[in-house]
Amino acid sequence: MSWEGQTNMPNLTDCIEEYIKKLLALSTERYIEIQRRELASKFACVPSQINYVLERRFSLERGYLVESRRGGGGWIRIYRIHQGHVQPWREVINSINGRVFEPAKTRQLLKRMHEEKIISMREARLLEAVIRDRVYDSYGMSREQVRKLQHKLFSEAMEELLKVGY
Amino acid sequence: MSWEGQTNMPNLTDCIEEYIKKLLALSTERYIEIQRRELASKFACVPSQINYVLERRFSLERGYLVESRRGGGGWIRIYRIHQGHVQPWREVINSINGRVFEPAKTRQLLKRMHEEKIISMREARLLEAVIRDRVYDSYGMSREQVRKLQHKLFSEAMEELLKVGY
DNA sequence: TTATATCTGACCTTCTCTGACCATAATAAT
DNA sequence: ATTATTATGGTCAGAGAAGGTCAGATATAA
Repeated sequence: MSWEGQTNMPNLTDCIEEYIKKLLALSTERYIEIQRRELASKFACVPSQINYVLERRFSLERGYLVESRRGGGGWIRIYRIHQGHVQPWREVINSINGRVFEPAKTRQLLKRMHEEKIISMREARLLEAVIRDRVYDSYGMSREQVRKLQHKLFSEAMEELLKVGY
Repeated sequence: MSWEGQTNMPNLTDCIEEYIKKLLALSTERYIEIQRRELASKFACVPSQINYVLERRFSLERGYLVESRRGGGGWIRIYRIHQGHVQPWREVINSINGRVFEPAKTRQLLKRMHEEKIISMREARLLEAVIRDRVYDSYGMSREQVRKLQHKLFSEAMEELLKVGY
């Protein structure tokens, strides 16, 4: 499988990501196995670049699981998590609110969910509007109450999406 | 100078705007992709000039949507947005103004908007969740305040959809 | 003149990529 | 068996390569 000569290949990370995703698509297994050193040499980069790609593009949040073993004959396995595509997101959403709801972090989350095609751009913008601080002015709520209500509305609305699926 | 009286001397912003619009016209995609640095150097200006043009001439209000990514191999994507037959609905929604917000009637409206393909089913459900009475319990708001806030949230969220178009 | 629009430059944030150094497993040597 | 060597993969700090923001200077319009 060649990657050289492709046009519109902006950077190494994108190339490697695409390559791995092709492998996964072609594989009949639930996972693929690579060798870090080998892959790095295929793309003419330092081995740690592979770790970077795995961290950025094949994280749990993005629906992948990575296992590895060091030493002679070591390997890296990359699983695609098919089942329950949305369940991990439920967990991320729950974990994001420690004690108090944080709109800024939630906006980041929405961005990522859109990148991952879990929600559409319109849905992301809609949810952003729902957690916009300005909207909650002048209803006699304390800061704390606003955060709680934002969280409640966000959770209820998001659950609606996760429940239905695409 | 003689040319001053002839016609408005186009400024940098106009030139860049025109250039981008040509690219969009020639593109077969729904969007075009540029590099800020590269475009700036083509027009011999500072990169932030590009941001200025995008902000002024390619805003949502004008029917464009801009996405970007930083870092090595970064890019800026400019989408042309189609706002179809959305204005009448905006007016319907505004006409809710003045009176007391009525969740039941609004649910009807959502249903119709979905039938008319103005919004998706997921979006309708999302908005339904936002105006669900139960959600607003126990935040120390009066009935009247809840209605006002529901209305506010609904309008803001819906406007987000109408603004973007499909 | 005053208000608005344009343009620049300094500084910031995010994403990518490398290289030095660390940890672990298999294998060879003792 | 124990130890040394070799072959993997992991981590982290820092350089580099984009794009973003904002205050202020300059130009244009009212």
